[in-house]
Amino acid sequence: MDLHSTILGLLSWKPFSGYDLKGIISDSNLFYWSGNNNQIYKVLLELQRDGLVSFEVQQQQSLPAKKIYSINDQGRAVLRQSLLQKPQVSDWPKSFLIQLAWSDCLTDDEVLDLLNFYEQELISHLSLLQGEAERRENSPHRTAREAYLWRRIADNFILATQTELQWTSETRKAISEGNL
Amino acid sequence: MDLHSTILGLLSWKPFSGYDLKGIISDSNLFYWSGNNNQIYKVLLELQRDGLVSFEVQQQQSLPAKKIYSINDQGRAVLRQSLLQKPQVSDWPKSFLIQLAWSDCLTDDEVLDLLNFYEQELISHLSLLQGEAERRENSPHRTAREAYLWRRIADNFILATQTELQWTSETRKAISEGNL
DNA sequence: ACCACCATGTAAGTTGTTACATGATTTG
DNA sequence: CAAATCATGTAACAACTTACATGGTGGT
Repeated sequence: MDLHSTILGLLSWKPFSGYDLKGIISDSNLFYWSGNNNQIYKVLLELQRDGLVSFEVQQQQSLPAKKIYSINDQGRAVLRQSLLQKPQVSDWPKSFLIQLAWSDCLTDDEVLDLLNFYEQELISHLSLLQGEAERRENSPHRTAREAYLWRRIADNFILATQTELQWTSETRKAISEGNL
Repeated sequence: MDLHSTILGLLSWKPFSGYDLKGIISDSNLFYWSGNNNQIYKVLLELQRDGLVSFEVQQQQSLPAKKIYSINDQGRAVLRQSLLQKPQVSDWPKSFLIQLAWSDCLTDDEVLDLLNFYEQELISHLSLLQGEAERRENSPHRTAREAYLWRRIADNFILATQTELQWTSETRKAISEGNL
């Protein structure tokens, strides 16, 4: 699942402009790309060149014109293929763990400060995720199954963060109490 | 925590050749880079140019010579700074969730196949992680704290995978039973 | 004979990031 | 009057990947 498929997926939900996509991608936890202009506009041009999407220019009074991109049948077919790829487990960068791995360079207090800070970050991240999950404005609900899966996706982030939080607080307690 | 810091960290454990580092990095879950030659040898040259590491050539009979890299005090100082960076929560890419997000393009059976496959992948990944955690050869244990933290790091991967597995099997059950 | 391992490195390409450029409009 | 928002795009750079090049050794 790369940015091409991500954008095709979003367009399979509804038509968007490049600017819309940029906002959605950079705001969401799920679509993790930075949402920088360069890539999104480039990918849209490529998708159009490959005949998977098309756009209509929508003029606006007192605002710049938009290019509203829509997916076509060929785009939907390509998307379908990428959705059917064998899913693989992705163990990805947990840079905090690398920090802890070389903690022999740090004092006990410095390690505890790191753990405390990370714990606080997780707590505020968690409440952010929970807030988003309750609001739930920007998710598609074309079928009951889709609505259910989008709830489950939000839950996945929350569960992962809760697990990480519990791990962190246990680790912090063990370090601070010297129970190694 | 980028590749530079990762390599400095490994060298702060013990001296390694580029080839050693390549093996360690590509084998480990923690150091997630692909461990391709190009980057590792390039980073080693940069670290040496910046005066953070040095190397000795070690001749071997019937095998090519090695460059054994060692970290110096300046390197340790730079590493320390990067270890003291404020840790940030990384919501890393879960491409499987993006696949599920656009499942409206797929049939119920196709979604179930994906969930089943992913579940099996997680199960085998989990037993791999657990096996590694039991063997535990390649971890430093200069202090009790370091040994403890390396155990906890391994636990972190296991816990995260268990959480993901439970989430997946619950989701699969709900979809297969139609409890949306 | 062929493949994998050891060991270093380079070339060519893709992908991703930050920052810039333009220019009207709205908000503080 | 500075700033953020809307909207498109480009330039320059950094990071990462795959594949190639060399060449001896050891296993099947």
